[in-house]
Amino acid sequence: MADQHGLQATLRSRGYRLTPQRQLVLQAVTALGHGTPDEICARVQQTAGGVNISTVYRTLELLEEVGLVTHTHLGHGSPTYHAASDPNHLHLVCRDCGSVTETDVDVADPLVQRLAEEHGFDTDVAHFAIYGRCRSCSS
Amino acid sequence: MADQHGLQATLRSRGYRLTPQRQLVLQAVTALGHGTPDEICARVQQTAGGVNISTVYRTLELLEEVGLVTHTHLGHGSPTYHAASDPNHLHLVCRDCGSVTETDVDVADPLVQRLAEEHGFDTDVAHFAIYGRCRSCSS
DNA sequence: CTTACTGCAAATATTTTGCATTTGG
DNA sequence: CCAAATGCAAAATATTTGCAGTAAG
Repeated sequence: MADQHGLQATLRSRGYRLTPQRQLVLQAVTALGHGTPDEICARVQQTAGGVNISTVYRTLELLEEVGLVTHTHLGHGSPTYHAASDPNHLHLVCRDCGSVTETDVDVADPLVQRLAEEHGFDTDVAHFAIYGRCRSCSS
Repeated sequence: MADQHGLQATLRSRGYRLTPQRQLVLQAVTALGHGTPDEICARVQQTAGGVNISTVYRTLELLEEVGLVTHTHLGHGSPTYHAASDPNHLHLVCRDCGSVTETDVDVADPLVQRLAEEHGFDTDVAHFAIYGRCRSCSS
């Protein structure tokens, strides 16, 4: 968990300020595990006075820039944000039931390696979900 | 290329009708190789009278349902549509320069196989782009 | 104090929907 | 002729932006 002092140091070193809103958004992302901007905004409203949705967008962008959160596209609309402290994982999204399963990223190692060799491409494997049909929907 | 007769047969067998708009949209997708709904709409406008954007959305959905087009998420906003007759390929999207490189899908075979074994997950590998940093941006 | 940050409301952008009219078969 | 499809305009979403007031350091 990013303690308050670490957050402040990270922000200040780049000329940003520590604000209650930024603490709340980061706490919400961490607590949720993952969430869309809207879900994160709702979560903050439950546990605190609330933060404006514009500020949530701006804050997530900033927290991502300083490396404290990342985002993934699961397919439908909004991106999903994760705390960077979370272990990295892949998302398997089922085209039929919409379920999301998590997997360790290392299942993609062969792919990552081949893209590096053949294309000099440095893959961020978790940025996009993997799409298909899950076990229960296949049978 | 899906000739007019094949298109009509495909549509009619499901109770749909062959309309000029549907022909134009499919032609545009094929000619472009790939495009967002907006780009496809613009393309039709160049080569023909034009098709309403609502109709483009409805038509792409329908063409996908009958298996003539597919869509892929490259990251930013709108999905990208491809003719199903195109050889299946992966998209490598660079986080820095935004360039999109195409690769053969078989580079993902080991991943696909492992997901099948470990999760019973049947992967549609081309539905999402692969994100990272391309050769020129790494150096 | 100085300037970064926030809230709010308006502007964009994207996709969907209701409905009257047109048209394929 | 009749159900399906289209165009248009309005609605629903999602995200961004300008700006005046607030607050971090």
